[in-house]
Amino acid sequence: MMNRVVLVGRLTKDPELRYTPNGVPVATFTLAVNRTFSNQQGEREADFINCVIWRKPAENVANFLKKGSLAGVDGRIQTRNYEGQDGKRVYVTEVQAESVQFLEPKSSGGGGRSNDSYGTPPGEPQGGGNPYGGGNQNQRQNQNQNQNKGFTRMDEDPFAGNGQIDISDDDLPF
Amino acid sequence: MMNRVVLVGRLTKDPELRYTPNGVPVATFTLAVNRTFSNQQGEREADFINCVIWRKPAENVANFLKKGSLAGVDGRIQTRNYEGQDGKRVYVTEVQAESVQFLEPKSSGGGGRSNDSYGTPPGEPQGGGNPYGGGNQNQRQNQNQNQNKGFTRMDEDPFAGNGQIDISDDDLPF
Amino acid sequence: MMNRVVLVGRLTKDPELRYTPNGVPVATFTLAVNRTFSNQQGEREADFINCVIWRKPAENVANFLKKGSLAGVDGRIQTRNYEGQDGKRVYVTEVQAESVQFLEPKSSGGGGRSNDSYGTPPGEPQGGGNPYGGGNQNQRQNQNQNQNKGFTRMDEDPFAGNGQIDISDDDLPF
Amino acid sequence: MMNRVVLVGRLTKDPELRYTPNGVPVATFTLAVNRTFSNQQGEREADFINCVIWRKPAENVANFLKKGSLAGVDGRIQTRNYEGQDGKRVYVTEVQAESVQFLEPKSSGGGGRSNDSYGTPPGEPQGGGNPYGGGNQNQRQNQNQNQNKGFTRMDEDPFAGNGQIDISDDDLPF
DNA sequence: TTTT
DNA sequence: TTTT
Repeated sequence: MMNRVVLVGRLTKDPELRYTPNGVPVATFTLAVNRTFSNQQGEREADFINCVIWRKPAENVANFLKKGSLAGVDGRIQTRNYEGQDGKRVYVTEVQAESVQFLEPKSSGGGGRSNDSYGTPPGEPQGGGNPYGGGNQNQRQNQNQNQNKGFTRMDEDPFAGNGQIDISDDDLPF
Repeated sequence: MMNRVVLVGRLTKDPELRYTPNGVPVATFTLAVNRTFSNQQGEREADFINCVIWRKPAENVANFLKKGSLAGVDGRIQTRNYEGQDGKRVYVTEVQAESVQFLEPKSSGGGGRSNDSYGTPPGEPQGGGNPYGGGNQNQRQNQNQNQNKGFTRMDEDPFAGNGQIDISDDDLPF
Repeated sequence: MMNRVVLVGRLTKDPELRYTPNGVPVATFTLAVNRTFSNQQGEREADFINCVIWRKPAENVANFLKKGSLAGVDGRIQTRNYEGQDGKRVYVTEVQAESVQFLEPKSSGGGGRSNDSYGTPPGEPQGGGNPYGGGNQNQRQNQNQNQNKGFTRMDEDPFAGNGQIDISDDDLPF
Repeated sequence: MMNRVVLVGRLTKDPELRYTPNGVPVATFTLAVNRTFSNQQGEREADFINCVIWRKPAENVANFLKKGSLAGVDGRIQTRNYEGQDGKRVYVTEVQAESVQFLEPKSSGGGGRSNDSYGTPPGEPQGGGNPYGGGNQNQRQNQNQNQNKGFTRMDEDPFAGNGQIDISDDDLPF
């Protein structure tokens, strides 16, 4: 069993940083990867690939990447599913990043000098979890949590508007 | 822009072989890739990754792989979306295989001796397309098409039960 | 900066297991990966790729793989160089495996049930080092070390007959 | 059998462009890929990985990349060996690039607008060959060839100073 | 025999 | 200096 993904593309918007109730950082972002070929209409399309990264590197991603940034991702494909608002099962495929590489030339005026960001330790499972929770969780607690951490909680799922609302303990990558 | 995926896993069921109205073969299958780490309940989960392959290798896949077969995939992540039956946009992420490797020891009694299957020529776009069509196509024509080709048309989307029904000209990988 | 390699192939001979003076296990093996295309003479050649794995997974490799075994490797390319016996610099390119996957169907009579082998933890550098040492080290000490560990020390470099003899403290992957 | 490499790094010098006697372009370059971890001395080392690309993309590489350029490579590891000047067999491991991605921000004043470079078509073997020839070929013919093509022939192997001098018909990637 |  |  092998599962390896390498991507280079640009962020479609600023990364979202959240924290699990236990305070573990998790960042999500979508990478637009332009295809290397054109479709029948002669247009060069792109793939929009949802990515997740945990822990310290999640904070680095939030600090150093923004909409339009060129970034590389080394990780694994993970799938999960949850029950949508309409009771239908929703299937999600996303990339769990083990490392994120900042490929943007360091902004001349900026402070950033770290140049890449490593994810969950291998050996230790770097695995998955749902950074948005099952859609049915009590969000009160996290809301506080989030406020304590000084970042704004999202009410929209950054990925695909699928109505998921929160992250939970089960999202811990182990 | 880079986009590369390598997977090794087992087919969750027999591959589905279809043909576009123009007679281009396309096979779809789902690979179960066991994770290398356990979750908090100590269970080793799997990821279920939808894969698509076009042309001659699609027929090889249909001929040589079946439910449970161990296979390797080298390809790209592609995303697409379509309007679901309920009018909601459905987002799909799947792997466009450029090659599929048969890792099962050759069945002693079998005929197969080819050992791997190459996808769309690089250089030529190996690109995407929706092997199930946009969900709104007229399926009469393909049904005939399919009968001509001597294989049974599916009425269920093999991937995620998303109500898509058919493949169309637009699915051609170029 | 990104560096990712995924291989599936067969061991050209039994893996070599050694230990650093500090007792860290390191296994080396060569993977024969058949090419998917034929040369101008119509022959299908192979690439012979030297691989290194450290620590516990090194012992798993030594226990579960042998000449001819089908295995998958996920890792990084590393390069190093040393002074050959003739005073010329020798350049070496090899794959540092982070995980090795055993793809051989479990031998019916055998004992093996573990099915893959994980390398150095990411986050922690899984990095390089020379599993054979610089060619100039005192080998007395290691010989004892090795005897303590109950395996036979090699006097030949399994890779490229390059006259390197031993592994040293500097080989520790961190 | 699978063999996939993805690299992002910087060119250690300008790429070398040559032509086979049949006029097929081949470019070689070395990518410095900084490691993501530090060694025991606390230094962050790099791997220096030799890459080869054929045909039209070889010319793109020669036109758009230079020493220090950030580039991505998607390809395969290939190995070959030849008899060195001292009669000893020399083993070479290099990456046959199928595509090279130019990750440098487009130089404001420059002409380049193509943004990546695709190698030999898959399906067709994109395979190997020795971009420097076997070391024993008659170089007269190529010299003319090269002059016809309007580029300067190298007398030094850019990779490893291994005394190889020329490229031949056998290098054609099919 | 190395890149920023 | 190679595997099935």
